[in-house]
This record gives sequence, C-alpha cells and structure tokens, in this order.
Amino acid sequence: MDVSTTLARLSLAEQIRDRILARIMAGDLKPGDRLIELRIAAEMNTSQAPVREAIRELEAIGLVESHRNRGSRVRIISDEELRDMYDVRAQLEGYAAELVARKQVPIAGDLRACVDAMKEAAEAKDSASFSQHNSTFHRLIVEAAGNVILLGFWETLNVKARTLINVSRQKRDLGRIARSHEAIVEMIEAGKPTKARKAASAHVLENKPE
Amino acid sequence: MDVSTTLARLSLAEQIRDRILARIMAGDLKPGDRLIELRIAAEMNTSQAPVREAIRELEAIGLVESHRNRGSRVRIISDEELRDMYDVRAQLEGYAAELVARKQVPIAGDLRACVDAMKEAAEAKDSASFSQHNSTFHRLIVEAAGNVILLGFWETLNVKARTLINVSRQKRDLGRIARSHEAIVEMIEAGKPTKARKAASAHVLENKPE
DNA sequence: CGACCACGGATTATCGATAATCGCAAATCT
DNA sequence: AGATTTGCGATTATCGATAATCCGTGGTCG
Repeated sequence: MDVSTTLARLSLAEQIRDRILARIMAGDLKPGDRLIELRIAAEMNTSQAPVREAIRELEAIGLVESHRNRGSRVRIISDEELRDMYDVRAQLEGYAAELVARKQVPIAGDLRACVDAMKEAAEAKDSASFSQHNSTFHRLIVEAAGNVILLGFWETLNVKARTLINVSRQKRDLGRIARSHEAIVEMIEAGKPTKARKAASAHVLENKPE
Repeated sequence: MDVSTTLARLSLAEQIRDRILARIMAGDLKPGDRLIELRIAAEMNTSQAPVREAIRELEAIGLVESHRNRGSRVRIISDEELRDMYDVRAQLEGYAAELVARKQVPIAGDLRACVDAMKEAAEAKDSASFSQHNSTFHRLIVEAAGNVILLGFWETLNVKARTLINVSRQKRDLGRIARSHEAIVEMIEAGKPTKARKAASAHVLENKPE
C-alpha cells in the first residue's frame, strides 16, 4: 500500500480548497478576482459541486466573499482588518500564555527547541524553515492552554495570516524576531501569568503592520 | 410588491440551515443525532445539494460534526467545551469593553437603555425580551469596539451559545443579572479601560456553568 | 472458534443538466 | 434626452441520477 493511500486522502472539495488557497498565496489569485465556479471546475476537471463547497469553506474563514446569485471573489482585506487581526491575535495568544503560565504546563523545553531552530534558520536565511518553527512555537502555546475554542479561533487567524503574509511580506531581521520569543518562554517557565500574557501579546503586536 | 419580496429572501440552503438550527434549539434534534442529507432533503421537499450546504455551514460554526463518507451529526458539546466558550467570551468581551472605554466611544446612553429594558423584562418575567436586550447590550459593546475580527468571533460564539442555552438553561435571578451590567457601563463611561475590561470579563464568567 | 473476506444496504460524494437570477444593453416609451 | 422595459449572456442555485464508500452481516477457511 503506497503512502498516498495510507495518508488520509482529502476529498475533492478539500483538494480544490487547498489549490485555490495555494493560488491565493502564490499571488496567482489577487484580492478582488472573481471565482467562477464552472470555470474552476473545468480547470480542475471536476463538476461544480465540489468547487462550490471549497469556495464556501474559504468564505467561512473570511478569505472569500460571495453575494447571493452574484458569485464570489477573493476578499479584499483592508489594512484596518489586517491590523484588527493582529490585535485579536495578541489577545488570544496573550490569554493562552497566561493560562499556560498559570497552569504550569511543562512546555518550556519544547518552546526553547523551537526558538533554537528559529535561530538556526535565521542564520541560514531559510525563511521557510523559520516560519515553520515560528508557527509551531505559537501553536504549542495555544494548544497547551487547553481551550479548544481558543485554539479554533487562533487557527482561523493563522490560516488567514499565512495566506496573506505573502502579499504583504516585509523584510525583517529574523534573528531579532527569534530572540523576541525568549521573554515569553521565560515568563511561562517562571509561572508568571500576567507577565507571560504581556510578553506574548506584545510579541504579536511587534509585527503588527504600520 | 409584497413584503416577502422586499425583504432579502434567503436562499434555500439558508432556509434549511435555519430550520435545522431551530430544530436543535427546540430540542427536536439532540446532540448525537444523525443528519441524513437525503432524508432531510425529502422532509423539506428539496434536493440534497442545499441540505449539504446547510449542514456545512452548521459545521463551520461548530454545531455539527461530520466525518468523511460517514455523515454528520449534531455535535455533542461537552461541559468542558461549554466552559471554554465562556472563558473565551470573557476575554473577547473584556477586550471589547477595554477598547470602548479607551476610545471613549459614546454608547453609555444606549447601554443604559438596554439595562433599563432588561430590568423591566425581569419584572415582567418576560425572559424572551430579557435575553433580547441582554444580547443587544453585549453586541453594542462588541460593535462599538470597532474590530471586525473580534465581532466575527463573538458572533460565532453568540450563535452557538444561543442555540445551546435552551439545553442547559438554568433558573436565574433576572433582576440581579440586569443590575450586574451596570458596573460595565460605569467603567466605560468613566473611561477606565482596565476596570471596564475586568467588569465585562467578570460579568461573563458569572454565568459560566458549574 | 476466531480471523478474514465478499456482498448488500445505507449514505455520502460527485456528476451533468436544468432552472433561476443578475447585470447590462438595446429597444421602447414619454 | 431621460426613464423604463425587455431580452440576452453569464453565472449561480438547484435538481435528479450515478459512483464511491462505509459498515455490518453472514459465510468461509484455517
């Protein structure tokens, strides 16, 4: 049995969703572009139904907007909305860090490993690896907080952010960013909820645009 | 032109979604019950497609869970998850109140009107009216915060909560609850962000189950 | 007796076709 | 001309039918 069979195969609709997502990330589909169901179906050699479903999923996470009987298009995310995302993320991650510090969840080791990997990636200028570990770091905290609702919201924001990041990517000092995670780890390890919250929240806001 | 034409008619899928939602609220559909697409389609004299879409929407807000090729059922929301919802809501509303107080958004008058209406409803033991005004109160704050992402998340939680509330409704002193909103208004009016946050957050947690 | 496998019923996933709706533009009215 | 109506092309929304998948059942084999 080959790997592709072992791994949970995605439904057609999910595959299509990911392909559209990839196109948005690649800048192939720009904000404002229309998503025409039958056209996409033809391009992907399928029928309208799964395409429709894929588009609805993208709509649910806010990357696409549709108007009744008038089709869908890639949402234009305003600068304001992008900033709002950072603000809310700062709240969510701040809360997560607070919980983790309060409950003394033992994840400091894993977090430090992430930070180290980020530092390495920064030196090697491997931005893919960097953002991978960066994302893992934050996910670890939010998962460790043990609140499924929180995790769900955070993931929604994360997908959106990851998708949009290529659009508005800025040149940054990766090494500095890597180090800016350390304060969070320290406060979590020290079991200081309020300070952990502030550190995590501030960290997110550091990267807020504008 | 009659009213039903003037009002934005809902698509079939949306109508079906609302009907299923209503059934869940009414306790007609209980957590764990299967949602069989073709059966529902037959009951509602439509085809499978819009039913499927409706179910997917309910899945997106977390009221329904589906497994690939194995159908959907009304999600069983554990007590833990319900508590998680309150915790996150406390964070979101706390943040909203903080923003409103900081930005000195002039909504104290509207808020007081809501509180008064709640008090009246409490005296009249009109719980429908009470929860209507209660919901409006909270919505006013979250809207006034001016963060669309925050509002979106809050609304998701609100729909879920409203749907579930009938399942686990408790007898409460409506008059006391009405008055417990006053501290929030005062702190907002006084322009004290930190205290407004705490008041709003604590208010939500007061109703947290268990 | 327990592991295995083919078959059937139930249901979902997908398809191809049709109906309904929208925006636009030409045609018509005033 | 300006406003209103009608018709058209494009696209979405819905339908009915088919294909694919899952689960349990009963039979088979070791």
